[in-house]
Amino acid sequence: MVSRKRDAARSRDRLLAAAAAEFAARGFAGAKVDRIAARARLNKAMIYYHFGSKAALYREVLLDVFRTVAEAVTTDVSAPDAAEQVRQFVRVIARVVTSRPHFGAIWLREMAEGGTHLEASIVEALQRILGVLAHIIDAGAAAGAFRRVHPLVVQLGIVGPLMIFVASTQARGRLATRLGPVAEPPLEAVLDSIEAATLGTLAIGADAPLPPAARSDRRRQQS
Amino acid sequence: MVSRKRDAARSRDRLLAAAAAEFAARGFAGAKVDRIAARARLNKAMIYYHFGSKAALYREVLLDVFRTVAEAVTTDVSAPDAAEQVRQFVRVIARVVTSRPHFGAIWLREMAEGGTHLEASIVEALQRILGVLAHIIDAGAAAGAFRRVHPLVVQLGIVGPLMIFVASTQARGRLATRLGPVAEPPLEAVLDSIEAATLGTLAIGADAPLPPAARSDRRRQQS
DNA sequence: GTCTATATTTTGATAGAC
DNA sequence: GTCTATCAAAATATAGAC
Repeated sequence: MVSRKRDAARSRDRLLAAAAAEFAARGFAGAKVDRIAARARLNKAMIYYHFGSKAALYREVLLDVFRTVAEAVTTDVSAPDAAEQVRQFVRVIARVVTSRPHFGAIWLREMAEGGTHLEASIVEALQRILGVLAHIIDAGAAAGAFRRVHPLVVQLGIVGPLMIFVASTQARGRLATRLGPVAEPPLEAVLDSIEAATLGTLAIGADAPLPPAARSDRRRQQS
Repeated sequence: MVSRKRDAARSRDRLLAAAAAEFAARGFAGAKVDRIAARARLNKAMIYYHFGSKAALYREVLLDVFRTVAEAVTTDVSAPDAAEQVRQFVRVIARVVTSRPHFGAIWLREMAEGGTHLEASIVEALQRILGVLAHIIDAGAAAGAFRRVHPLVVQLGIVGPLMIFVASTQARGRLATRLGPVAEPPLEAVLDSIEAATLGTLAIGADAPLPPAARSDRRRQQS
């Protein structure tokens, strides 16, 4: 009985993993239930047994993506310092996204999809992610370290580059020969850049568009 | 004769526009030739008459997207000052992307697609875009104003937030009620933030700031 | 829980009249 | 150049045996 149940759970999990890969690579419509089943070394009927429909399976995958990220940022961002919290926020999302290679593409695709598949629980996860960031900005502003920038704007600056970078890994690989001179930057460089950029946006005085020469100075003088 | 030809051209253009909308909203596999034809007030057979296949039509749309952006940045970025060139680069892409509402979603989707549809002419357009940015950074670095950051990293910081913002317009609209407190930031705020963030990344000294205690979370796997 | 058919629809693509 | 009619190949979903 137990081993039966475990096998069943394994099957369900394999289907979820296979589905994530398919949906990431081909999008909702491009993903085929037959292919998902084959990837999971199972039969198509099992998808309907476990999930009921292709759309329901997709929602399950989506929920996993956004809930995992939400979970991670709510538990793993805990530094005392505001700037350090921002760095943690970036790193935590990066960790999740690199350890689950399909998250990036799925995230991007769902944004482009117009939110068609976003049911309540998924929206709630998105809200939690944004809420954590809003809280960080708020606390930083209260402490006089940050400007009050719209959380969604900051979120875009973090998630945008990161998701495109991981989602386009395969595309860049395929183009590596043809794009020649444009060598592949390492993930670390991207993360450093996102951190610097985010903190740059949040830095006090960053909105007053000064002559460029003044800008580099100010960075040192301030604080 | 002339009016015939003009009508035909109009038909072709209508198909292209309709295709862009469909591909943006539903992705390559999700787009249906019947729907594209209907949107263009034409018949499905016209797609095959003008383009030969669904895939060929898609490539045409893709080429239009990337070529248009490449064209814009090569001609409209001309400021004498490096920082100002960066701002122009951002604004020019933003102008193109907001005036052609489907570009964002198509761009994101193609990145996620793994470059499957990226033929030579499209890669060339991408190269040109990246080339312009590389040149700006180069000149800025030579003038002592910028660090030499990897062009692709800078590009990600610009295009990532921007494309997700425009591509997710519909999704955000649909979620506006449920996301409640998170009001909609205007495009201007996003652009200002992208500018500030990009210049922040390029600013001299941006890589060696901040307490080393910061880098606690620094390991993490790569892929 | 898992599999093998099979039913049903959808869809990309073409032939051929006008 | 444009349309109608139609084909052939997928692809989602289900029935039913084990």
